[in-house]
Amino acid sequence: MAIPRAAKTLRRTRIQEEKEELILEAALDVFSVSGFRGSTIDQIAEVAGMSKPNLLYYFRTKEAMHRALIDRVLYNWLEPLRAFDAEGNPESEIRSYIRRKLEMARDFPRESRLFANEMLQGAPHVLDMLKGPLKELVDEKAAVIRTWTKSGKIAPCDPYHLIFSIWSTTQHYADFDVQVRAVLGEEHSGDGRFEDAARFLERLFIGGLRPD
Amino acid sequence: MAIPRAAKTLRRTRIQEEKEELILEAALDVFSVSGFRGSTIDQIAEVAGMSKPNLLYYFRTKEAMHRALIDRVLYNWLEPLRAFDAEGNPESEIRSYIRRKLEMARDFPRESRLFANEMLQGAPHVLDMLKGPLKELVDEKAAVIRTWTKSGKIAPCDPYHLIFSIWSTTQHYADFDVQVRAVLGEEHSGDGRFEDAARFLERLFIGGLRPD
DNA sequence: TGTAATGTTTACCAATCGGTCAAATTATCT
DNA sequence: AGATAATTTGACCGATTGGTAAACATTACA
Repeated sequence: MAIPRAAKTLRRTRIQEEKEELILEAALDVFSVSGFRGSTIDQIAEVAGMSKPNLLYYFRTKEAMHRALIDRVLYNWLEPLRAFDAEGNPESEIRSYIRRKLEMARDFPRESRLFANEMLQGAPHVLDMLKGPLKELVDEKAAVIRTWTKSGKIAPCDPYHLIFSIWSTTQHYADFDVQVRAVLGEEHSGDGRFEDAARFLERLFIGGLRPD
Repeated sequence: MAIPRAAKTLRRTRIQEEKEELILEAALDVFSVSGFRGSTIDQIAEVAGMSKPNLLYYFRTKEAMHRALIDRVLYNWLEPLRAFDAEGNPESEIRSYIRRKLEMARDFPRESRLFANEMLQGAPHVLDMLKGPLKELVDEKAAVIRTWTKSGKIAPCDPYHLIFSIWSTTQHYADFDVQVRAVLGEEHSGDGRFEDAARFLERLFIGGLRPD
């Protein structure tokens, strides 16, 4: 007889680790495309190559799967912003933040789309995190940027909208990938487009923030 | 007895005009939040204040409703890019394009989210339009921008990524509205944020594209 | 006003949804 | 090996899904 679910998390088996990993991987595939409401447990089960009741043995509900997935992905997602350093010089900090965010869009497009889907739906599962930890982190970095504008190291500008614009331009290449590919055509939509994007964005932001 | 659906579009009744309008309005509400898969006919029927079979009298399937909605919204959505004028001077053209796109994000956020949802899902319903008409329009405008860079009127840069970055930064305020509000907090998330965004983005792009 | 076309609703359908259960299978440990 | 715990599955449940059929109600027009 299976042990009660509450106890399951106390001591985790090898199989548990492996299967939960497998499930969350499949869940990321599905949720990132169709969003929470548009995804079905059967879809995820098929991608994971296991039966639906077996999925539900590891995660009791669709909600629980989604929550576990978001929890797992969130920390890494904010890492680039956390790395944003007050001590460094503005130009190289902004440049490397753009780089890192663009690399995330290239290497983790599903994670980006997972959040984008969540945002479009009004962030029903992460609203508290947005208003709490995220806001605090952004406030902190915005304060750093403000010292740069005050001291004339970069042009005077609203630090929040600066952060938003870096988020949006970089994540665009993950979230709107299909549009980018369609517009650029087969020949320019390969991996080289990330280098082109990096070149453009660095020039845009560095040039746009140069003090007069 | 109802006339065959194919003939329905030949002569349209007053009631047909009104109800189809009502339905598409409700469909925009629902599809823009939950995407195609995540939305149900019942939801749309409830928002529209009519019964499900009545909806299906005007649009035979969920697909047909979605297609009609996208067709209706698409033309207006591309209007700002179409207005992008080769004869004008670069700075004011770019400035007013940003303004217009930002106004669209403010005044038609549901339309923006409708497309964003479509993109996240791999554009299953508009892929041909992206590869055809959209690509042609963007190619045309990119050629205009390239004449500006060649003649030194703006800094040398990839015109496609310039367009992408204007799209992404402006649409961000519609698609990620909930995140923007959460991070800015109650006090700064009012209508004034669009003015702040406009100021920031104009400075960013005009400054970033100024020839050395 | 009569009547034919148009519009609306109730009742319903098969398929799919999220989720349960008990039985069967497999892994673990002594 | 045998016992026990952990894992997996097929059968199933009630609710919801997209969609239909036909009766009913309303509108437009001669």
